[in-house]
Amino acid sequence: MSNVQSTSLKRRLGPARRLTGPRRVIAEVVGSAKDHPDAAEIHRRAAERDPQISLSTVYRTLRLFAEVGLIEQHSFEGSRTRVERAPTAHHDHLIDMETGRIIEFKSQEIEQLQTEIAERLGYQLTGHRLELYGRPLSRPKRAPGAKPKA
Amino acid sequence: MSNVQSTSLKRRLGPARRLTGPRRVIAEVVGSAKDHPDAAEIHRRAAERDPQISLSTVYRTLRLFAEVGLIEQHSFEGSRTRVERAPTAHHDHLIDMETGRIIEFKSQEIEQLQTEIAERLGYQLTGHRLELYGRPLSRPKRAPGAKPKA
DNA sequence: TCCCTTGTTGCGAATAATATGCAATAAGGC
DNA sequence: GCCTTATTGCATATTATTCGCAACAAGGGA
Repeated sequence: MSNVQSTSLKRRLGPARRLTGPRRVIAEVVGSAKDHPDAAEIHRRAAERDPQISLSTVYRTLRLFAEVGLIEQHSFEGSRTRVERAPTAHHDHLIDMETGRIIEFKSQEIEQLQTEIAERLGYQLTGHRLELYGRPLSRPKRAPGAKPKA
Repeated sequence: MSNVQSTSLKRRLGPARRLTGPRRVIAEVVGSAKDHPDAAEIHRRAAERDPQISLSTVYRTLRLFAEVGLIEQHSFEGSRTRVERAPTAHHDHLIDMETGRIIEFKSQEIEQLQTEIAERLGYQLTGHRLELYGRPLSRPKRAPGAKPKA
């Protein structure tokens, strides 16, 4: 049952906002996505469950979800705005230029340097965007079970 | 004289491309811009010199200039795609959220970390985007009378 | 449970930014 | 100067996202 999810979703929305069918569906779609879908893709997936959900509603709902902190929206170079469910811990992205796959990473050092740079320039850092674009090294796949060299 | 500039522009364009009036004008506009104008602004400035240059031509020309490495195009959050003439040395940007001003900076440490992270994830870094968003710490109020040099 | 208020939806049309088809024009090699 | 053909200007198309509005439905109250 999605009772627990609906409950927290409702809490997120607050008293002035209603927990509607479309919102429930869209929340499930973004909540269960393993990738970073765009609005059109979310609409497609939502339509599988309820074909009459409109694209406008998807856009409106995504904006709402972003406002209440349920998701984050990113616009990477060359592609439409993509969505991911609100990360528990901040991270940045590396985009695989060959497959379009998005890999998450974090670097405390870079975060620290960003803050320092901003301060040195006389600014308080309020946000940032860091994206790496790359293509896979022609390193062969790891044998199953083999641990990566950290 | 803009002979020297026209010459290098012509070289940049190569033999198959023509050095036309509009291109000359747009090249001068972006070449002399101290800020990071968007297409519409470039069109405005170009129109001061030649009012019949069309916006389409501005877009086409900017794309061309980017292809031949004459300029770089950036799309910062919340604003249209902006242009800067090709930097001699790579740098990233800090966007002043209060004024919209763009400040350039560079950090060899961050660049280094980016490469390391990409490699650790199995990628060769082919590009990146780093933008800092912030607001001024304390008004670096200039003493009255002390004007910045134009 | 039914009602009533009002937030929400679906639809189509509206924007905003950028791209494109095409006939007219103009570089620039000869 | 001429001729080929890249380039332009104009209007129109695209793409991604938003908005207006009448119909609808969530959910607190009687």
